[in-house]
Amino acid sequence: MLDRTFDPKTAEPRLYAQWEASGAFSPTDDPAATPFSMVIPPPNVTGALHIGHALNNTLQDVLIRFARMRGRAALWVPGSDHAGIATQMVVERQLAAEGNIGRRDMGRDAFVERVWSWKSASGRLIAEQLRRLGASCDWTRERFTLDDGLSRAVRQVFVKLYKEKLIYRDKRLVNWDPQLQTAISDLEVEQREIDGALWSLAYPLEDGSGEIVVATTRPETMLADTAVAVHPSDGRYAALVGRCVRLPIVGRPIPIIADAYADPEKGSGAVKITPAHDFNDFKVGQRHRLPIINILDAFARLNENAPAPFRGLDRFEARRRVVAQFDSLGLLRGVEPMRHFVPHGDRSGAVLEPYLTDQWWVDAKVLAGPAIAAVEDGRTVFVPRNWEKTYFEWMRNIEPWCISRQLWWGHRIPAWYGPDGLIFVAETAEGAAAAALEHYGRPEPLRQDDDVLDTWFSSALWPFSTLGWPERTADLKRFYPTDTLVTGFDIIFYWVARMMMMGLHLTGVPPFRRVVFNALVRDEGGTKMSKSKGNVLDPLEIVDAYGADALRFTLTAMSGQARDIKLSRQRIEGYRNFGTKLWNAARFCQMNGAISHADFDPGGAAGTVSRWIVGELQRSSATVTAALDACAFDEAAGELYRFVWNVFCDWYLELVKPILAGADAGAKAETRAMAAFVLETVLKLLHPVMPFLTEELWAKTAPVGQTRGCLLISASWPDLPSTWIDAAAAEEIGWLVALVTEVRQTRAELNLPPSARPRLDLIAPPDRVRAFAERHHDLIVSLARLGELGEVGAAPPGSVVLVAGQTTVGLAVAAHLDLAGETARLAREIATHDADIERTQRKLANQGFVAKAPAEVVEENRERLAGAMDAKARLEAARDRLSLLA
RNA sequence: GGGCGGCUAGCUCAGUCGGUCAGAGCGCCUGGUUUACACCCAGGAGGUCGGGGGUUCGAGCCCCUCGCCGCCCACCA
Repeated sequence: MLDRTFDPKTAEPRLYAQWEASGAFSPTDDPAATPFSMVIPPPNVTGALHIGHALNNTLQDVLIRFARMRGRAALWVPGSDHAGIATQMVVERQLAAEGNIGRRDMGRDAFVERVWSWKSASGRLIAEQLRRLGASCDWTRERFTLDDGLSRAVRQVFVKLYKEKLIYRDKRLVNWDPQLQTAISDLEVEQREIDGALWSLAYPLEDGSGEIVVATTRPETMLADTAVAVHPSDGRYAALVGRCVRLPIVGRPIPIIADAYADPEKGSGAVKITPAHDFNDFKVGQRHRLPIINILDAFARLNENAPAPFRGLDRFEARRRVVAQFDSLGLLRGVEPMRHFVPHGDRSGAVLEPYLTDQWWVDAKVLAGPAIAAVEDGRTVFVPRNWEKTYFEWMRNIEPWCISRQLWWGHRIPAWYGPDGLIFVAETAEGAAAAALEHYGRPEPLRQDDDVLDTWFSSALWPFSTLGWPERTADLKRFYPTDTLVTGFDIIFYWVARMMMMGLHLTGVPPFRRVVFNALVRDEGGTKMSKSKGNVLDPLEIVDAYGADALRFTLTAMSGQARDIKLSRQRIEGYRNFGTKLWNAARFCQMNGAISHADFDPGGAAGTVSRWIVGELQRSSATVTAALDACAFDEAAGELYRFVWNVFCDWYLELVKPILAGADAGAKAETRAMAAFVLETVLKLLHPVMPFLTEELWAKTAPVGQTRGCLLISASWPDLPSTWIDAAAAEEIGWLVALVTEVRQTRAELNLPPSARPRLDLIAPPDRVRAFAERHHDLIVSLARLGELGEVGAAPPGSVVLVAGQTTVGLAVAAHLDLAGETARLAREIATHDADIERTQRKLANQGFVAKAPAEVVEENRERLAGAMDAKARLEAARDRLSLLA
């Protein structure tokens, strides 16, 4: 016999091992099976599983298990991302903590080796955690963005795009992170609002005839100013255009130029131009061929281009000194505190500097075209749809993508430089050497580019590189393009857009047919979970406390939320209880010999309760199937919860108790088989969401002395015919449920003690209802806790009258009847009907409604009115009789 | 500045095509040794659907507008 509860701690590892050993995680070889494939959003190797991963991977696992059970050749490719910056930071921090020498002292090769050894030691953590969650990915196909195959793919793509001039090298301003010592892309810039100040600085005219005032939040950059700009139509300064100011401190004369970039509304209307340290100024500088003076080094200290006293100073110290100098020169025209947004590196948190360097770029504009078209024409569909707008907006305004990073951990850029600086791009050093030999006519020493590629460059190839591209592997042919990508909307630009661009450019087809965006998980207060805030719910801790199924069901049930999920322990506990409920239902079935029979035909059942439940089951399974097909995970979970608890447990199992305890052997046998069938079907339907508990029950509820033919993970998905829905049985059981509920409500209102067994009489019932009552006599008596169930022509004195649907009954409660209370109860009931009658009557009296509303809606309201008036009349009759008693 | 969400019961949220849509779970209250389950059972209270206007026979639902809250993008000399 089953224990009282499921024990996830011991069962989960055992079941997972069984699945993995069975080979169920790999797609079937059956050539007739239609492929269904997904690639995991590769977690960072540095990462530990957080609740966002848990959500994302639960949804993927639901989909892959669903597909597998439907007979698809289901493949879910797992893997992880080398996460350049993040990983390098982790290892550097570790070196520092251990008191080791730093990365630069260590040298590149030793450092990279150190990262690899860290990766092999710690990089398996997240894969283990995914297993604990129950993720059924194909571990035999696990990939890493820096493994040999993927590295080859990266190099080949780089070379191809370079040859197509879609990758190029260019010197321009980038977002420079002075702490990490690398360029980063626009996307990695985070605007943070900080307290700063706006300083007004006076620049004297060269001839001493006056001054021009400019305002800035970064006074130190004035050391690199090469112009002052005013708007061409700004009358205040028209006379000054073309003349020069002498830059204070520096002493350099710089021109006053006219450019529309200057906004007459802002500040003084004149703006300082620093081409080397401001993106907008850079463009102005290009228009006017201004010199570009870079005064910062890679650490954002002032370099040799700054006046001697400033050299070597940190930028913020330089700022203070520049301001002080202006002040002492009498040229500081004002300072006002200002809260403003300043760009920070999202990883380091350092204030970024626009910095002039040579970097590698991808011409994203060209690649974006086909990627936009694929979503426009529906070859790739976003779920929910509204993310398409965000995608289009970004893609249509896309800027060149800076792909080089001054890091050591990552794919080294396959470009080599000759002695004269000429670039040779090739997949290998030998290839580059050969090209150089051809060019120079003799061997020349080549130096490989020191930089590595942005991590997202390799991630962009993930859907096909993991399947073996550029080789034309069997997997690639069978599983590419993939079916569904499940990911967070926070990486729609970083990742989804770039996979679309690369996938289309390199393979000609979009890498997935559907992209499902899952919500963001937050804590109960709605703030993003983060370690620094200490509000992290550790998924593994939850799994330990409640089991993986409880966490999975919770996340699935809450996944419909538009943008974020607020998670609470209470909620998880509730769904753990749901699992226990099902467990105990199975326990009940087992105790009552409800065991499945292969030759049982559920559609041919004779008993009313059987015919009813099998129809409910059909409807429910169709709802769940449709919901999962549409990725409406929350709907699927909600329907399963409702059916299992509110239909199967609350009513069906209660309804069959008398049959199972009764003497009718035929009915008993049929009911046992039906209960087992419903349970078994529920296990299948619930398996994608709660795989562990259902798998355990599947094994434990096998026919006595037998084992199941296969694991539940490999069982086939229920496909029940709609002909199983029996309208007559549904009506009959619906009547019974309404009647029992009505009696229970009345008992509670009258404060009838549970021990009271009143008599219930049908009052002049129609033949059909009489037949229902006769058929379910014992059930009604037990469920409503009655003494007797009979029939009378009119309500006897001392009874209260109830109306359940079309049926009026008298409940004999004389001994407990509180006349005043009962009168009040009836009055309330009547008032409810009155309100309904009035509303419906008003509607039907409205000419417009009758004329314009669809006929069926009008008819529906007529019936509603008739029903309400009928019920009211019967309740009034009861009230009148009651007043006679008084 | 541009865009996207959200505002429905004490809390967290569903609500599809405008017509039993005023719902669920949790919490709360009342009652319960019902032989599967107290991780349970039965019952209950609680909402002017953010405000205002409009369209419609009919509006949480569509349109306009205002107000908060959150996020994304761009930018602020």
